[in-house]
Amino acid sequence: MKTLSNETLDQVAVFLKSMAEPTRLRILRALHDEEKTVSQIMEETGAGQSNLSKHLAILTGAHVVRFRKNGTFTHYRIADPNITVILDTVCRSIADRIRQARTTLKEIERERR
Amino acid sequence: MKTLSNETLDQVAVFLKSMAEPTRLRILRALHDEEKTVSQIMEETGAGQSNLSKHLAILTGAHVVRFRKNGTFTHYRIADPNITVILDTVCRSIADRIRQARTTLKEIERERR
DNA sequence: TGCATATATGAAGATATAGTCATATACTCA
DNA sequence: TGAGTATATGACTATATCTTCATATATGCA
Repeated sequence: MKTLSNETLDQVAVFLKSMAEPTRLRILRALHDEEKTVSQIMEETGAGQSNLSKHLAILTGAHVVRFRKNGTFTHYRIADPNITVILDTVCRSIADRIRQARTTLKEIERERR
Repeated sequence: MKTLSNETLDQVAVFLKSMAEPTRLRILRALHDEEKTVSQIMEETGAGQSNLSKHLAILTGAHVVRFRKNGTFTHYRIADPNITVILDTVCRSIADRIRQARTTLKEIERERR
């Protein structure tokens, strides 16, 4: 990262921003291992149809997901395995943090007794 | 990621959002391998003092950086190696993408001649 | 060809956020 | 103790963004 230009960091910001929203993260969770249609993603995320469409446009623009059309259906999928690796790395890190925070809290509570 | 709750994804969003801004990425680039004072970070990033202070507060709140005080100086550093791993992974991915896009463009231009 | 379904887009409103300016706070030192 | 320096914070403005509602577009099928 130290060698990256400001322009490249701007692209990194766009990329990260595309995933830095709870609704879009739910979309990516739904798409984690397989492609799905807009309707399926709606069901799994609970997002409204037009809201979902806008978020999918953002993720597509950032090359996080891509799509193919089949009749009236549009099938979305994670754009490439790199994205999945990044998502898994970040999510594991945060999940570990939360778990560790809970453990610490329990230990503090135990010490009080 | 598939097993994560909505609450955890909300935390992931906060974490990603904290880094999804060009100014904060410049801060993280400055801090990549070593701790630095606010003044040093100002010099390296070009950010205004109060703007920098606010961004450092966001990064601290998201546990991306942490600090120690030494007299009037506040020394900031990346909070833990996990953060560096994530940053490097994401930056490498985007840099590769940009490099690949440039290569493709050159090949297209060669074919036109 | 018209209806039904799936999806994309424009407009509007509410909320979030980045940067600047001014000021407050903390610390050091002569 | 006051001046100087480093840093944090409040207030304000402009811009970005999320969600909803209404509507447009694309496709398939009877």
